[in-house]
Amino acid sequence: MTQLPTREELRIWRDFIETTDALRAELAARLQHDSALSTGDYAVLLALTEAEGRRLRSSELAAVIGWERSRLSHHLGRMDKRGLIRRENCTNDNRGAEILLTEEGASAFGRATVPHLRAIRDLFVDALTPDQIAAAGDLAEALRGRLNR
Amino acid sequence: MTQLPTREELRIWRDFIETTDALRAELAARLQHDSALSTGDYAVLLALTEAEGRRLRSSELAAVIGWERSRLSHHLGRMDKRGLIRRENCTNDNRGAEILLTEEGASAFGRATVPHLRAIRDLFVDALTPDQIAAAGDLAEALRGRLNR
DNA sequence: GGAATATAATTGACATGTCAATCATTTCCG
DNA sequence: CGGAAATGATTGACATGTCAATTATATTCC
Repeated sequence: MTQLPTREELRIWRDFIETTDALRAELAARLQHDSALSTGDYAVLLALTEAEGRRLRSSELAAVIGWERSRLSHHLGRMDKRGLIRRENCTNDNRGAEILLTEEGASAFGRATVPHLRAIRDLFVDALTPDQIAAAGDLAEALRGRLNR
Repeated sequence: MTQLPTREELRIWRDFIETTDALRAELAARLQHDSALSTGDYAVLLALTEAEGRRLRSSELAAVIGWERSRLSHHLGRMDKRGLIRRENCTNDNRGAEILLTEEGASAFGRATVPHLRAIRDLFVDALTPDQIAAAGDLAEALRGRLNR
């Protein structure tokens, strides 16, 4: 039978989850401020930038960034309206859509990437000792292992 | 001048942030499944349960759980509609509102709490060694320090 | 061939989050 | 006192997220 967490374990849990949340929020705010992109926009643009021919089937894009398809569909609608991506019919499967990076999307991503990496360096890498960074990797692996159990 | 993160640092960063995100999502899903409550609902109900007289001024509630007031206001509207809390006018400051826990809210929280703590134990505490739990506390402190710089 | 099924993607309804604007009351101070 | 500023809270507009239903095409298999 499973025990409940102790007071101290609960304190660490709350500290941990709230801090990672605040970290994510601060990074998103900086990205928005520096580049007018959300972290979702960034993930989509990164995947397309790295894709063969700067284009991907919608479902492959969803798999690459780990999103549900309906979420992606809604998000692509918004990015399309802003001119960051475009949708084309897939030639060999008429059900499918191909998502391609526009010039505008590519240049927005280009402007975003260095400031974003700097922010990661500033808020994560430089905040930790090399041991702590290794510990973060360990933690992620252990937690991920439990989640995928 | 700030260097960019190395490939390895970036790999750990992505692992770390994605895993904590997945952890949060899984915990929210279990809470929803076990208790029909969101983590937001839970935070509000916890704060009210622990408050003197099971009631709090709206702004104090916001401070306790660390939310913006407009976010809280919207959320309380939804919780009010579901009968989990009630709003009353504050007697000594007519601008203010007092939020109070209903019987229904209290019992919903009562049903939620043990399963939720068990989920934290299962997904966090039991996934880690004691050393790793301590390391998680360290990490949170270091990252928090940088965020509050 | 053609009905049943699977797959790709979008859509609609709604929950949640942020930001800026608004409204009412209280407090400050000349 | 009484107008200006501060405070408490809500609201509206919109971005984002989930889930279930829908649409359209492709595949399977008798």
